[in-house]
Amino acid sequence: MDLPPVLLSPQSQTCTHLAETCMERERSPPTAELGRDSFPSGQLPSSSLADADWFWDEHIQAKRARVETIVRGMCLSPSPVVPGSARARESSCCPEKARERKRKQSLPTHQGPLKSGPAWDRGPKKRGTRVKEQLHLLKQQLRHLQEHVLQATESRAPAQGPGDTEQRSPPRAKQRNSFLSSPWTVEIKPHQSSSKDVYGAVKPRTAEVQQQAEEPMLHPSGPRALVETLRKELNRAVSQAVDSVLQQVLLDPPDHLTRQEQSCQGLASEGRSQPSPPGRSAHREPLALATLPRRVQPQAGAPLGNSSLATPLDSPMCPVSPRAVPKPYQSPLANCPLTAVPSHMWENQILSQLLGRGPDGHWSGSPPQDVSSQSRPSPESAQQPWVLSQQQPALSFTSVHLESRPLLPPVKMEQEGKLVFSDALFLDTKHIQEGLSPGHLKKAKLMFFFTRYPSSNLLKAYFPDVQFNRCITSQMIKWFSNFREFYYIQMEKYARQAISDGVTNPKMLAVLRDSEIFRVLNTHYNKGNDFEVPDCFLEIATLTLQEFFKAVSAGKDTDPSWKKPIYKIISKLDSDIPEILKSSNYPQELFRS
DNA sequence: GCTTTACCTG
DNA sequence: CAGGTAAAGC
Repeated sequence: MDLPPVLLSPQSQTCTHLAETCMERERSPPTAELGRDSFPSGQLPSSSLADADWFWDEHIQAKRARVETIVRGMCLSPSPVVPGSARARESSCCPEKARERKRKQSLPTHQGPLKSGPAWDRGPKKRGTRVKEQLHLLKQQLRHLQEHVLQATESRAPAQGPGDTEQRSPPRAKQRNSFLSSPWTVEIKPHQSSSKDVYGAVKPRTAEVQQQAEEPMLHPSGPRALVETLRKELNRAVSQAVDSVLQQVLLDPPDHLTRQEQSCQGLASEGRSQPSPPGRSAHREPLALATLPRRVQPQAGAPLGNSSLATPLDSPMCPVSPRAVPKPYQSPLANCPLTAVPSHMWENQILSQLLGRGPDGHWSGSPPQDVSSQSRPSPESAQQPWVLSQQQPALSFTSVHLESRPLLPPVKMEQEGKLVFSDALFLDTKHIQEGLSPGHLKKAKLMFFFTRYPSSNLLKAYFPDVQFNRCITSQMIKWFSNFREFYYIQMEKYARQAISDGVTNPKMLAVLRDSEIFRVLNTHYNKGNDFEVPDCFLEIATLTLQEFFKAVSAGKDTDPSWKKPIYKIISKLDSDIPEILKSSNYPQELFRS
């Protein structure tokens, strides 16, 4: 029930397959493999050299050898890898010629519109991935409710007869606190669940639920019956709420997410927040994002109708940066000029949510041990112990939109002092650095989860403590270029691996948190696991992987610039970066923790 | 011409 | 990851 069977989870196939592939490739002479990929001479760049073909093949070999070297490094590591032996051998003999035939691919430079491209008020995204855990939490809440009801009823039973329904209120209200402003908490209330179910229209179970809700009334026979009634009612209510959550999350993620993000994202929008053209919406995103595998599967008993599954998903992605695609949803606060809000104030707001509201549901609400124990059964978190601490707060619906935010240092978490943190922000922003520190590099890597093609303006905005000059800007842009290089190499590698593994449908490919490719990417960009990789990055990576898969499958990799269309696609999918990353003291915070 | 990018190399 | 180069876009 955890992973859709259709999803390729490379880890399950991992190195055994990889090794096979590698072995085969090692055994087979490169030239044999080049048979398929080698360029028709007609496509070769014109050259007066008689040995042009030879040079070309050498070049292709060199490139292939490089990829293969990396592949081998993956599957054979940590054993010593033949470090580009072929490449070094081949390219050393004719570097000039080889290079001459390369630079055919140039990525779309998104300047101009991209430069102005404010891409803020979209924020971290939480989507269906943790619905399971939310479900667990709901059930847990239900259990508490039931316990409260049971206790209250039994204690009052001798004195009070059936029908004392008011006793439900206190425990329920108490429990609801942990959900805080969750829009779904309303539906926890049994009496509203059937009449106020805003999502009822799409829920096939509504009628059935209403019918069942009347049953208990026919058997009023004592406290036990009342308890049973309450229990059933609560069960149904929670089920309904869960249904609604699932429906909403799976069918219309951006909408409800946006609603949730409005509380803080709009505040932090600086100059980049430009109102998006109202006409555009996520639905118009030209990419076939709906083909992304659904990573959240309904539970066995969850009444998520097949009809909804068949319905094409709305874009499940993070809102794409407006610099490329206008945001589908406009936060009402997005137009608030940031200048009117001191930075420490909105930082404080965010932190208030991080330190107070989100975790509160966990720390001061229901017993912590219960919550944490609820999160453990999730195979996802079980496979990623480091994520656990971040997922606990995320169990609350309220903190859903904080999912992509970095884990705050435990020190700060324990303090619960929002002012302390914001004061620290103020102090650290005064330290303008001339050069780039390892912390900046680390931060840049984390930013890569959200933006693959940051403009220099964006970088300047997110590194307020850096004194930018031409050199620094170039260096930072170079970083991202290197990040992309690694990223695309991995994508190509795993796409080819999937092909060699016999995968035929690109939809079978997905980058999941338990995937080997995820591990590789996470290791590269998030070595210390200081950050929870945002879902939107996984979706981008999945899409990239699929695009590479499709291109290679179609044999487009014989085209010298076959990657260019992929780059173009990916370049349009930059997300907004959580404001917390803009904090100049973010890297320092990471290191302190 | 300057900037940004992909690609290669070490 | 940085240096270098060629190419492409503004």
